[in-house]
Amino acid sequence: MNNLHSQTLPCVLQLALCDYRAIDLAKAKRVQKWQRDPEGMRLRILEAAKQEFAAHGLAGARVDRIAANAGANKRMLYYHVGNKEDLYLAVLEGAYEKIRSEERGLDLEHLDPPEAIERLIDFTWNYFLRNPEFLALLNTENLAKARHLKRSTKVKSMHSPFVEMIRTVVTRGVESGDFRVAVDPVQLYISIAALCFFYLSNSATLSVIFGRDLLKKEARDERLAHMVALVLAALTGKSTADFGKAVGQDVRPPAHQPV
Amino acid sequence: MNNLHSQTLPCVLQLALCDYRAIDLAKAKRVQKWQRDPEGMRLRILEAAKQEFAAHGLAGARVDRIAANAGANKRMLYYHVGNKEDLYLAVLEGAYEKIRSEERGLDLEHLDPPEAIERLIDFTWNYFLRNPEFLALLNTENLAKARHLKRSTKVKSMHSPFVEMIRTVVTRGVESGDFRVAVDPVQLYISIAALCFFYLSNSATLSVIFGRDLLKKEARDERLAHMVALVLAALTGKSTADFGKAVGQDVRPPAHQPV
DNA sequence: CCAGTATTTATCCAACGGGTTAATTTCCTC
DNA sequence: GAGGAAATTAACCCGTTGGATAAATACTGG
Repeated sequence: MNNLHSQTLPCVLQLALCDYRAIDLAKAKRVQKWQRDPEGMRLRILEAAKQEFAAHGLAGARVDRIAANAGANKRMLYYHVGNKEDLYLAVLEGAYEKIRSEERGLDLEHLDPPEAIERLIDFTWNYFLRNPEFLALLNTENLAKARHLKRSTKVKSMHSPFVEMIRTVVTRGVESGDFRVAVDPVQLYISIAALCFFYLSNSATLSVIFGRDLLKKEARDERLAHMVALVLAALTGKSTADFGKAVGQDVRPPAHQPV
Repeated sequence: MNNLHSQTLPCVLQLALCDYRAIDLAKAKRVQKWQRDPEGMRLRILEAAKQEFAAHGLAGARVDRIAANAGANKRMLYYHVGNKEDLYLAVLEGAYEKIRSEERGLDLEHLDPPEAIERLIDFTWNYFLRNPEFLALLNTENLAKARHLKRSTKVKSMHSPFVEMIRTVVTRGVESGDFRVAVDPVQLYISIAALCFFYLSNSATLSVIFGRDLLKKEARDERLAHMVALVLAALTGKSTADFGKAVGQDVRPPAHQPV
Protein backbone atom coordinates (compact mmCIF):
# COMPACT_ATOMS: atom_id res chain seq x y z
CA MET A 1 0.00 0.00 0.00
CA ASN A 2 2.67 2.47 1.03
CA ASN A 3 4.58 3.38 -2.08
CA LEU A 4 8.14 4.10 -1.13
CA HIS A 5 9.52 3.81 -4.60
CA SER A 6 11.65 6.88 -4.23
CA GLN A 7 13.79 5.06 -1.72
CA THR A 8 15.06 2.84 -4.48
CA LEU A 9 16.19 5.79 -6.57
CA PRO A 10 19.60 7.34 -6.12
CA CYS A 11 19.29 10.68 -4.39
CA VAL A 12 20.89 12.74 -7.11
CA LEU A 13 20.85 11.15 -10.53
CA GLN A 14 23.31 12.51 -12.96
CA LEU A 15 21.63 12.09 -16.28
CA ALA A 16 24.10 10.48 -18.60
CA LEU A 17 22.64 12.35 -21.55
CA CYS A 18 23.62 15.68 -20.04
CA ASP A 19 27.17 14.70 -19.24
CA TYR A 20 28.55 16.32 -22.37
CA ARG A 21 32.06 16.65 -21.09
CA ALA A 22 32.29 12.96 -20.37
CA ILE A 23 31.14 12.18 -23.88
CA ASP A 24 33.58 14.68 -25.33
CA LEU A 25 36.42 13.11 -23.44
CA ALA A 26 35.49 9.70 -24.74
CA LYS A 27 35.09 8.44 -21.23
CA ALA A 28 31.38 8.09 -21.54
CA LYS A 29 31.36 4.59 -20.15
CA ARG A 30 31.51 5.71 -16.59
CA VAL A 31 28.06 6.91 -15.60
CA GLN A 32 27.94 8.14 -12.06
CA LYS A 33 25.06 6.75 -10.10
CA TRP A 34 25.15 9.27 -7.31
CA GLN A 35 26.98 12.26 -5.97
CA ARG A 36 28.47 12.75 -2.56
CA ASP A 37 26.89 15.55 -0.57
CA PRO A 38 27.04 14.84 3.13
CA GLU A 39 26.07 18.34 4.31
CA GLY A 40 23.21 18.63 1.87
CA MET A 41 22.07 15.14 2.72
CA ARG A 42 22.07 15.90 6.41
CA LEU A 43 20.06 19.05 5.85
CA ARG A 44 17.52 17.30 3.67
CA ILE A 45 17.18 14.55 6.26
CA LEU A 46 16.59 17.02 9.07
CA GLU A 47 14.09 19.00 7.04
CA ALA A 48 12.16 15.88 6.08
CA ALA A 49 12.29 14.69 9.68
CA LYS A 50 10.96 18.02 10.92
CA GLN A 51 7.98 17.81 8.61
CA GLU A 52 7.35 14.20 9.52
CA PHE A 53 7.58 14.67 13.29
CA ALA A 54 5.47 17.81 13.10
CA ALA A 55 2.81 16.08 11.06
CA HIS A 56 2.62 12.81 12.97
CA GLY A 57 4.30 13.22 16.33
CA LEU A 58 7.17 11.10 17.59
CA ALA A 59 5.38 7.76 17.69
CA GLY A 60 3.44 8.38 14.49
CA ALA A 61 6.47 9.42 12.47
CA ARG A 62 7.82 6.81 10.08
CA VAL A 63 11.51 6.50 9.44
CA ASP A 64 10.84 5.19 5.95
CA ARG A 65 8.79 8.24 5.05
CA ILE A 66 11.51 10.56 6.30
CA ALA A 67 14.04 8.79 4.14
CA ALA A 68 11.76 8.86 1.12
CA ASN A 69 10.97 12.56 1.51
CA ALA A 70 14.63 13.37 2.01
CA GLY A 71 15.38 11.56 -1.23
CA ALA A 72 17.65 9.30 0.75
CA ASN A 73 18.14 5.71 1.60
CA LYS A 74 16.95 4.80 5.07
CA ARG A 75 20.44 3.82 6.07
CA MET A 76 21.49 7.43 5.60
CA LEU A 77 19.44 8.56 8.57
CA TYR A 78 21.35 6.31 10.88
CA TYR A 79 24.65 7.16 9.24
CA HIS A 80 24.28 10.93 9.39
CA VAL A 81 22.18 11.54 12.48
CA GLY A 82 21.33 8.44 14.46
CA ASN A 83 18.25 6.49 15.36
CA LYS A 84 14.72 7.81 15.44
CA GLU A 85 15.03 9.51 18.80
CA ASP A 86 18.36 11.12 17.95
CA LEU A 87 16.74 12.39 14.79
CA TYR A 88 13.86 13.80 16.76
CA LEU A 89 16.10 15.55 19.25
CA ALA A 90 18.21 17.03 16.46
CA VAL A 91 15.05 18.42 14.89
CA LEU A 92 13.85 19.83 18.19
CA GLU A 93 17.18 21.49 18.88
CA GLY A 94 17.20 22.95 15.40
CA ALA A 95 13.73 24.37 15.93
CA TYR A 96 14.77 26.10 19.16
CA GLU A 97 17.94 27.39 17.55
CA LYS A 98 15.95 28.92 14.74
CA ILE A 99 13.45 30.79 16.88
CA ARG A 100 16.11 31.97 19.30
CA SER A 101 18.12 33.28 16.40
CA GLU A 102 15.18 35.23 14.99
CA GLU A 103 14.28 36.49 18.45
CA ARG A 104 17.73 37.97 18.81
CA GLY A 105 17.16 39.91 15.62
CA LEU A 106 14.25 41.78 17.16
CA ASP A 107 15.31 45.12 18.53
CA LEU A 108 12.86 46.53 21.05
CA GLU A 109 15.22 48.78 22.97
CA HIS A 110 14.73 51.93 20.91
CA LEU A 111 10.93 51.74 20.67
CA ASP A 112 8.25 53.30 22.83
CA PRO A 113 7.24 50.76 25.47
CA PRO A 114 3.73 50.26 24.04
CA GLU A 115 5.11 49.97 20.55
CA ALA A 116 7.73 47.53 21.76
CA ILE A 117 5.06 45.28 23.25
CA GLU A 118 3.08 45.45 20.05
CA ARG A 119 6.14 44.48 18.04
CA LEU A 120 6.74 41.59 20.41
CA ILE A 121 3.23 40.24 19.98
CA ASP A 122 3.38 40.79 16.25
CA PHE A 123 6.64 38.91 15.96
CA THR A 124 5.48 35.99 18.08
CA TRP A 125 2.23 35.69 16.18
CA ASN A 126 3.86 35.77 12.78
CA TYR A 127 6.67 33.47 13.75
CA PHE A 128 4.12 30.86 14.83
CA LEU A 129 2.15 31.44 11.66
CA ARG A 130 5.23 31.01 9.51
CA ASN A 131 6.47 27.97 11.44
CA PRO A 132 3.54 25.74 12.28
CA GLU A 133 5.93 22.79 12.71
CA PHE A 134 7.41 24.52 15.73
CA LEU A 135 4.04 24.45 17.48
CA ALA A 136 3.53 20.80 16.67
CA LEU A 137 7.01 19.88 17.84
CA LEU A 138 6.50 21.62 21.16
CA ASN A 139 3.23 19.79 21.68
CA THR A 140 4.91 16.51 20.88
CA GLU A 141 7.70 17.23 23.30
CA ASN A 142 5.25 18.13 26.02
CA LEU A 143 3.37 14.91 25.43
CA ALA A 144 6.69 13.26 26.22
CA LYS A 145 6.94 15.39 29.37
CA ALA A 146 10.00 17.13 27.91
CA ARG A 147 11.92 13.88 28.27
CA HIS A 148 14.25 14.72 25.39
CA LEU A 149 14.62 18.41 26.14
CA LYS A 150 15.81 17.57 29.63
CA ARG A 151 18.73 15.66 28.15
CA SER A 152 19.65 18.48 25.78
CA THR A 153 22.25 20.76 27.29
CA LYS A 154 22.17 22.58 23.97
CA VAL A 155 18.60 23.81 24.33
CA LYS A 156 18.91 24.53 28.01
CA SER A 157 21.72 26.94 27.28
CA MET A 158 19.72 28.79 24.63
CA HIS A 159 17.98 31.44 26.68
CA SER A 160 15.33 33.52 25.04
CA PRO A 161 16.35 37.17 24.96
CA PHE A 162 12.69 38.11 25.27
CA VAL A 163 12.45 37.85 29.04
CA GLU A 164 15.18 40.41 29.51
CA MET A 165 13.80 42.55 26.71
CA ILE A 166 10.40 42.57 28.37
CA ARG A 167 11.95 43.37 31.72
CA THR A 168 13.65 46.50 30.46
CA VAL A 169 10.69 47.56 28.33
CA VAL A 170 8.28 47.25 31.25
CA THR A 171 10.66 49.12 33.53
CA ARG A 172 10.97 51.91 30.98
CA GLY A 173 7.20 51.94 30.49
CA VAL A 174 6.54 52.31 34.19
CA GLU A 175 9.11 55.10 34.51
CA SER A 176 7.75 56.99 31.52
CA GLY A 177 4.20 56.61 32.77
CA ASP A 178 3.11 54.66 29.72
CA PHE A 179 2.43 51.61 31.88
CA ARG A 180 0.53 51.73 35.13
CA VAL A 181 1.83 48.54 36.69
CA ALA A 182 4.95 46.48 36.87
CA VAL A 183 4.44 43.00 35.50
CA ASP A 184 6.55 39.94 36.04
CA PRO A 185 8.32 39.63 32.67
CA VAL A 186 8.22 35.83 32.75
CA GLN A 187 4.46 35.84 33.25
CA LEU A 188 3.98 38.38 30.49
CA TYR A 189 6.25 36.42 28.15
CA ILE A 190 4.25 33.26 28.80
CA SER A 191 0.96 35.10 28.38
CA ILE A 192 1.88 36.57 25.03
CA ALA A 193 3.13 33.21 23.82
CA ALA A 194 -0.03 31.60 25.16
CA LEU A 195 -2.40 33.96 23.34
CA CYS A 196 -0.69 33.28 20.04
CA PHE A 197 0.21 29.63 20.53
CA PHE A 198 -3.14 28.30 21.67
CA TYR A 199 -5.13 29.96 18.92
CA LEU A 200 -2.89 28.57 16.19
CA SER A 201 -2.05 25.22 17.72
CA ASN A 202 -5.71 24.49 18.45
CA SER A 203 -7.18 26.16 15.39
CA ALA A 204 -8.31 22.83 13.97
CA THR A 205 -10.52 21.83 16.90
CA LEU A 206 -11.62 25.39 17.60
CA SER A 207 -12.66 25.82 13.98
CA VAL A 208 -14.85 22.74 14.26
CA ILE A 209 -16.34 23.85 17.57
CA PHE A 210 -17.14 27.35 16.33
CA GLY A 211 -18.09 26.20 12.88
CA ARG A 212 -15.89 28.67 11.06
CA ASP A 213 -12.38 28.82 9.68
CA LEU A 214 -10.15 30.53 12.23
CA LEU A 215 -7.17 30.57 9.90
CA LYS A 216 -8.61 32.67 7.13
CA LYS A 217 -7.19 36.14 6.65
CA GLU A 218 -9.92 38.14 8.36
CA ALA A 219 -10.00 35.85 11.37
CA ARG A 220 -6.23 36.04 11.76
CA ASP A 221 -6.23 39.82 11.54
CA GLU A 222 -9.03 40.07 14.06
CA ARG A 223 -7.15 37.81 16.43
CA LEU A 224 -3.92 39.77 16.23
CA ALA A 225 -5.77 43.03 16.87
CA HIS A 226 -7.54 41.51 19.85
CA MET A 227 -4.34 40.23 21.44
CA VAL A 228 -2.52 43.53 21.05
CA ALA A 229 -5.48 45.43 22.43
CA LEU A 230 -5.89 43.07 25.36
CA VAL A 231 -2.29 43.22 26.50
CA LEU A 232 -1.83 46.93 25.88
CA ALA A 233 -5.10 47.79 27.59
CA ALA A 234 -3.97 45.84 30.62
CA LEU A 235 -0.58 47.54 30.69
CA THR A 236 -1.46 51.10 29.77
CA GLY A 237 -4.97 51.35 31.19
CA LYS A 238 -6.11 52.96 27.96
CA SER A 239 -8.44 51.08 25.70
CA THR A 240 -7.90 51.03 21.97
CA ALA A 241 -10.50 50.88 19.24
CA ASP A 242 -9.43 47.43 18.05
CA PHE A 243 -10.23 45.62 21.25
CA GLY A 244 -12.61 43.36 19.39
CA LYS A 245 -15.98 43.57 17.81
CA ALA A 246 -18.51 45.20 20.06
CA VAL A 247 -20.83 42.86 21.89
CA GLY A 248 -23.94 44.68 20.80
CA GLN A 249 -23.45 44.71 17.07
CA ASP A 250 -24.74 41.43 15.78
CA VAL A 251 -22.08 40.59 13.28
CA ARG A 252 -22.82 36.94 13.70
CA PRO A 253 -25.99 35.09 14.65
CA PRO A 254 -26.85 35.11 18.35
CA ALA A 255 -26.13 31.44 18.94
CA HIS A 256 -23.35 29.35 17.42
CA GLN A 257 -23.49 28.68 13.76
CA PRO A 258 -25.63 25.70 12.86
CA VAL A 259 -23.37 22.95 11.63
CA MET B 1 10.29 -6.73 27.50
CA ASN B 2 6.75 -5.56 27.72
CA ASN B 3 5.10 -7.47 30.51
CA LEU B 4 1.42 -7.85 29.75
CA HIS B 5 0.80 -10.63 32.20
CA SER B 6 -2.42 -9.12 33.48
CA GLN B 7 -4.06 -9.74 30.15
CA THR B 8 -3.97 -13.44 30.84
CA LEU B 9 -5.85 -13.04 34.12
CA PRO B 10 -9.62 -13.04 34.19
CA CYS B 11 -10.88 -9.54 34.88
CA VAL B 12 -12.78 -10.38 38.04
CA LEU B 13 -11.55 -13.44 39.86
CA GLN B 14 -13.90 -14.93 42.36
CA LEU B 15 -11.64 -16.52 44.91
CA ALA B 16 -12.87 -20.05 45.47
CA LEU B 17 -11.77 -19.88 49.08
CA CYS B 18 -14.18 -17.07 49.77
CA ASP B 19 -17.16 -18.69 48.13
CA TYR B 20 -18.55 -19.94 51.43
CA ARG B 21 -22.09 -20.31 50.19
CA ALA B 22 -21.01 -22.62 47.41
CA ILE B 23 -19.11 -24.76 49.87
CA ASP B 24 -22.08 -24.82 52.21
CA LEU B 25 -24.36 -25.90 49.43
CA ALA B 26 -21.97 -28.68 48.49
CA LYS B 27 -21.73 -27.30 45.00
CA ALA B 28 -18.18 -26.23 45.43
CA LYS B 29 -17.01 -27.79 42.22
CA ARG B 30 -18.21 -24.92 40.12
CA VAL B 31 -15.72 -22.10 40.46
CA GLN B 32 -16.57 -19.10 38.41
CA LYS B 33 -13.72 -17.74 36.36
CA TRP B 34 -15.25 -14.37 35.65
CA GLN B 35 -18.34 -12.25 36.10
CA ARG B 36 -20.40 -10.52 33.49
CA ASP B 37 -20.42 -6.73 33.66
CA PRO B 38 -20.77 -5.13 30.26
CA GLU B 39 -21.43 -1.58 31.48
CA GLY B 40 -18.60 -1.69 34.00
CA MET B 41 -16.32 -3.23 31.43
CA ARG B 42 -17.08 -0.54 28.91
CA LEU B 43 -16.39 2.16 31.47
CA ARG B 44 -13.10 0.60 32.51
CA ILE B 45 -12.07 0.30 28.89
CA LEU B 46 -12.85 3.94 28.16
CA GLU B 47 -11.04 5.12 31.28
CA ALA B 48 -7.97 3.08 30.47
CA ALA B 49 -8.12 4.29 26.88
CA LYS B 50 -8.34 7.89 28.03
CA GLN B 51 -5.22 7.54 30.14
CA GLU B 52 -3.38 5.74 27.37
CA PHE B 53 -4.25 8.20 24.61
CA ALA B 54 -3.51 11.14 26.88
CA ALA B 55 -0.15 9.72 27.84
CA HIS B 56 1.03 8.58 24.41
CA GLY B 57 -1.13 10.18 21.75
CA LEU B 58 -3.07 8.31 19.12
CA ALA B 59 -0.17 6.68 17.32
CA GLY B 60 1.77 6.01 20.50
CA ALA B 61 -1.12 4.39 22.34
CA ARG B 62 -1.01 0.61 22.57
CA VAL B 63 -4.18 -1.40 22.37
CA ASP B 64 -2.61 -4.12 24.49
CA ARG B 65 -1.81 -1.68 27.27
CA ILE B 66 -5.34 -0.33 27.26
CA ALA B 67 -6.70 -3.85 27.62
CA ALA B 68 -4.25 -4.68 30.37
CA ASN B 69 -5.01 -1.52 32.33
CA ALA B 70 -8.73 -2.06 31.93
CA GLY B 71 -8.30 -5.56 33.32
CA ALA B 72 -9.76 -6.86 30.11
CA ASN B 73 -8.95 -9.11 27.25
CA LYS B 74 -7.92 -7.26 24.12
CA ARG B 75 -10.84 -8.69 22.24
CA MET B 76 -13.18 -6.83 24.60
CA LEU B 77 -12.15 -3.48 23.21
CA TYR B 78 -13.36 -4.46 19.78
CA TYR B 79 -16.46 -6.11 21.17
CA HIS B 80 -17.62 -3.16 23.29
CA VAL B 81 -16.33 -0.11 21.46
CA GLY B 82 -14.63 -0.84 18.18
CA ASN B 83 -11.18 -0.49 16.74
CA LYS B 84 -8.45 1.84 17.92
CA GLU B 85 -9.84 4.90 16.20
CA ASP B 86 -13.39 4.27 17.39
CA LEU B 87 -11.97 3.94 20.86
CA TYR B 88 -10.13 7.20 20.49
CA LEU B 89 -13.17 9.06 19.23
CA ALA B 90 -15.30 7.68 22.07
CA VAL B 91 -12.73 8.96 24.55
CA LEU B 92 -12.63 12.37 22.88
CA GLU B 93 -16.39 12.69 22.88
CA GLY B 94 -16.51 11.68 26.52
CA ALA B 95 -13.96 14.35 27.36
CA TYR B 96 -15.98 17.07 25.65
CA GLU B 97 -19.18 15.85 27.29
CA LYS B 98 -17.55 16.09 30.68
CA ILE B 99 -16.26 19.63 30.37
CA ARG B 100 -19.47 20.89 28.78
CA SER B 101 -21.44 19.36 31.62
CA GLU B 102 -19.30 21.06 34.25
CA GLU B 103 -19.40 24.33 32.33
CA ARG B 104 -23.18 24.31 32.45
CA GLY B 105 -22.98 24.03 36.22
CA LEU B 106 -21.22 27.38 36.44
CA ASP B 107 -23.64 30.19 37.16
CA LEU B 108 -22.25 33.59 36.26
CA GLU B 109 -25.52 35.43 35.73
CA HIS B 110 -25.99 36.68 39.27
CA LEU B 111 -22.41 37.85 39.84
CA ASP B 112 -20.84 41.26 39.36
CA PRO B 113 -19.25 41.35 35.91
CA PRO B 114 -15.67 41.50 37.23
CA GLU B 115 -16.39 38.74 39.68
CA ALA B 116 -18.01 36.68 36.94
CA ILE B 117 -14.90 36.96 34.79
CA GLU B 118 -12.72 35.96 37.70
CA ARG B 119 -14.91 32.93 38.36
CA LEU B 120 -14.67 32.00 34.71
CA ILE B 121 -10.89 32.12 34.72
CA ASP B 122 -10.75 30.29 38.01
CA PHE B 123 -12.99 27.51 36.73
CA THR B 124 -11.10 27.10 33.46
CA TRP B 125 -7.77 27.02 35.25
CA ASN B 126 -8.85 24.47 37.82
CA TYR B 127 -10.66 22.29 35.32
CA PHE B 128 -7.48 22.03 33.25
CA LEU B 129 -5.48 21.36 36.42
CA ARG B 130 -7.85 18.60 37.49
CA ASN B 131 -8.10 17.08 34.01
CA PRO B 132 -4.68 17.08 32.40
CA GLU B 133 -5.79 14.31 30.04
CA PHE B 134 -8.19 16.74 28.43
CA LEU B 135 -5.31 19.00 27.42
CA ALA B 136 -3.34 16.10 26.01
CA LEU B 137 -6.33 14.79 24.08
CA LEU B 138 -6.96 18.18 22.50
CA ASN B 139 -3.34 18.42 21.44
CA THR B 140 -3.51 14.97 19.95
CA GLU B 141 -6.66 15.83 18.07
CA ASN B 142 -5.11 19.01 16.72
CA LEU B 143 -2.09 17.07 15.56
CA ALA B 144 -4.62 15.07 13.55
CA LYS B 145 -6.04 18.35 12.23
CA ALA B 146 -9.33 17.58 14.01
CA ARG B 147 -9.88 14.73 11.59
CA HIS B 148 -11.98 12.76 14.08
CA LEU B 149 -13.82 15.69 15.59
CA LYS B 150 -15.06 16.68 12.16
CA ARG B 151 -16.80 13.34 11.84
CA SER B 152 -18.40 13.62 15.28
CA THR B 153 -21.86 15.14 15.05
CA LYS B 154 -22.04 14.53 18.78
CA VAL B 155 -19.31 16.99 19.69
CA LYS B 156 -20.35 19.54 17.09
CA SER B 157 -23.74 19.76 18.73
CA MET B 158 -22.26 20.33 22.19
CA HIS B 159 -21.94 24.09 22.31
CA SER B 160 -20.09 25.63 25.17
CA PRO B 161 -22.40 27.83 27.22
CA PHE B 162 -19.44 30.07 27.99
CA VAL B 163 -19.59 32.18 24.85
CA GLU B 164 -23.15 33.28 25.61
CA MET B 165 -22.34 33.70 29.29
CA ILE B 166 -19.44 35.97 28.40
CA ARG B 167 -21.58 37.92 25.97
CA THR B 168 -24.17 38.79 28.59
CA VAL B 169 -21.60 39.42 31.30
CA VAL B 170 -19.64 41.81 29.09
CA THR B 171 -22.81 43.59 28.05
CA ARG B 172 -23.82 44.01 31.67
CA GLY B 173 -20.32 45.15 32.56
CA VAL B 174 -20.33 47.82 29.90
CA GLU B 175 -23.79 49.05 30.94
CA SER B 176 -22.88 49.17 34.61
CA GLY B 177 -19.66 50.98 33.86
CA ASP B 178 -17.52 48.19 35.30
CA PHE B 179 -16.00 47.53 31.87
CA ARG B 180 -14.75 50.23 29.58
CA VAL B 181 -14.93 48.37 26.32
CA ALA B 182 -17.04 45.80 24.59
CA VAL B 183 -15.05 42.71 23.70
CA ASP B 184 -15.89 40.00 21.22
CA PRO B 185 -16.96 37.13 23.51
CA VAL B 186 -15.42 34.50 21.26
CA GLN B 187 -12.05 36.23 21.34
CA LEU B 188 -12.22 36.63 25.10
CA TYR B 189 -13.25 32.99 25.54
CA ILE B 190 -10.30 31.86 23.44
CA SER B 191 -7.93 34.20 25.27
CA ILE B 192 -8.91 32.94 28.69
CA ALA B 193 -8.63 29.34 27.55
CA ALA B 194 -5.30 30.17 25.95
CA LEU B 195 -3.78 31.72 29.07
CA CYS B 196 -4.66 28.63 31.11
CA PHE B 197 -4.15 25.96 28.48
CA PHE B 198 -0.73 26.95 27.22
CA TYR B 199 0.82 27.29 30.64
CA LEU B 200 -0.35 23.86 31.75
CA SER B 201 -0.05 22.01 28.47
CA ASN B 202 3.48 23.31 27.93
CA SER B 203 4.58 23.27 31.55
CA ALA B 204 7.06 20.49 30.88
CA THR B 205 9.09 22.31 28.24
CA LEU B 206 8.66 25.71 29.89
CA SER B 207 9.90 24.30 33.19
CA VAL B 208 13.05 23.08 31.46
CA ILE B 209 13.56 26.38 29.64
CA PHE B 210 13.13 28.46 32.77
CA GLY B 211 14.88 25.99 35.01
CA ARG B 212 12.15 25.86 37.62
CA ASP B 213 9.04 23.84 38.37
CA LEU B 214 6.04 25.73 37.00
CA LEU B 215 3.59 23.26 38.51
CA LYS B 216 4.46 23.68 42.16
CA LYS B 217 1.90 25.35 44.36
CA GLU B 218 3.41 28.84 44.52
CA ALA B 219 3.99 28.98 40.78
CA ARG B 220 0.41 27.92 40.08
CA ASP B 221 -1.00 30.51 42.46
CA GLU B 222 1.17 33.19 40.95
CA ARG B 223 0.01 32.26 37.48
CA LEU B 224 -3.69 32.34 38.36
CA ALA B 225 -3.30 35.73 39.98
CA HIS B 226 -1.49 37.06 36.94
CA MET B 227 -4.13 35.84 34.50
CA VAL B 228 -7.01 37.29 36.49
CA ALA B 229 -5.18 40.59 36.89
CA LEU B 230 -4.29 40.77 33.20
CA VAL B 231 -7.80 40.18 31.92
CA LEU B 232 -9.54 42.32 34.52
CA ALA B 233 -7.10 45.18 34.07
CA ALA B 234 -7.78 45.10 30.35
CA LEU B 235 -11.54 45.07 30.85
CA THR B 236 -11.97 47.43 33.79
CA GLY B 237 -9.04 49.76 33.27
CA LYS B 238 -8.21 49.47 36.95
CA SER B 239 -5.07 47.68 37.99
CA THR B 240 -5.07 45.26 40.86
CA ALA B 241 -2.26 44.54 43.27
CA ASP B 242 -1.79 40.97 42.08
CA PHE B 243 -0.75 41.83 38.57
CA GLY B 244 2.49 39.99 39.07
CA LYS B 245 5.71 40.51 40.89
CA ALA B 246 7.07 43.98 40.34
CA VAL B 247 9.88 44.24 37.86
CA GLY B 248 12.15 46.14 40.19
CA GLN B 249 12.20 43.76 43.12
CA ASP B 250 14.78 41.15 42.38
CA VAL B 251 12.99 38.07 43.54
CA ARG B 252 15.02 35.93 41.16
CA PRO B 253 18.54 36.40 39.81
CA PRO B 254 18.86 38.89 36.94
CA ALA B 255 19.50 36.27 34.30
CA HIS B 256 17.93 32.85 33.96
CA GLN B 257 18.73 30.26 36.57
CA PRO B 258 21.89 28.33 35.86
CA VAL B 259 20.89 24.80 35.06
C1' DC C 1 46.50 5.73 -10.87
C1' DC C 2 46.05 3.29 -6.74
C1' DA C 3 44.73 2.46 -1.96
C1' DG C 4 41.97 3.66 1.62
C1' DT C 5 38.15 6.06 3.48
C1' DA C 6 33.63 8.27 3.20
C1' DT C 7 29.26 7.84 1.47
C1' DT C 8 25.38 5.34 -0.55
C1' DT C 9 22.67 1.23 -1.96
C1' DA C 10 20.44 -3.26 -1.68
C1' DT C 11 18.53 -6.77 1.37
C1' DC C 12 17.18 -8.81 5.39
C1' DC C 13 14.88 -9.71 9.89
C1' DA C 14 12.92 -10.14 14.36
C1' DA C 15 9.76 -7.86 17.24
C1' DC C 16 5.74 -5.42 17.44
C1' DG C 17 1.00 -4.36 17.17
C1' DG C 18 -3.65 -4.04 15.43
C1' DG C 19 -7.07 -6.92 14.38
C1' DT C 20 -9.53 -11.58 13.79
C1' DT C 21 -11.30 -16.37 14.50
C1' DA C 22 -13.04 -19.74 17.23
C1' DA C 23 -13.92 -21.84 21.48
C1' DT C 24 -15.59 -21.19 26.31
C1' DT C 25 -18.35 -19.54 30.04
C1' DT C 26 -22.11 -17.01 32.18
C1' DC C 27 -26.64 -15.71 32.73
C1' DC C 28 -31.45 -15.04 31.44
C1' DT C 29 -35.86 -16.97 30.40
C1' DC C 30 -39.29 -20.01 29.40
C1' DG D 1 -33.03 -27.18 33.93
C1' DA D 2 -32.33 -26.73 29.16
C1' DG D 3 -31.59 -23.78 25.37
C1' DG D 4 -29.66 -19.81 23.54
C1' DA D 5 -27.95 -15.22 23.45
C1' DA D 6 -24.51 -12.31 25.50
C1' DA D 7 -20.04 -11.73 27.38
C1' DT D 8 -15.41 -13.18 27.81
C1' DT D 9 -11.17 -15.80 26.95
C1' DA D 10 -7.42 -17.89 24.37
C1' DA D 11 -4.74 -18.27 20.41
C1' DC D 12 -3.43 -16.94 16.12
C1' DC D 13 -2.51 -13.99 11.83
C1' DC D 14 0.16 -11.01 9.09
C1' DG D 15 1.58 -6.51 7.47
C1' DT D 16 4.47 -2.94 9.44
C1' DT D 17 8.60 -0.89 11.20
C1' DG D 18 12.81 0.27 13.37
C1' DG D 19 17.05 -1.16 12.84
C1' DA D 20 21.20 -4.12 11.22
C1' DT D 21 24.55 -6.19 7.75
C1' DA D 22 27.26 -6.29 4.04
C1' DA D 23 28.34 -4.99 -0.46
C1' DA D 24 28.99 -1.35 -3.92
C1' DT D 25 30.41 3.08 -5.44
C1' DA D 26 32.51 7.82 -5.21
C1' DC D 27 36.03 10.71 -3.66
C1' DT D 28 40.85 12.03 -1.88
C1' DG D 29 45.57 12.07 -0.75
C1' DG D 30 49.77 10.24 -1.97
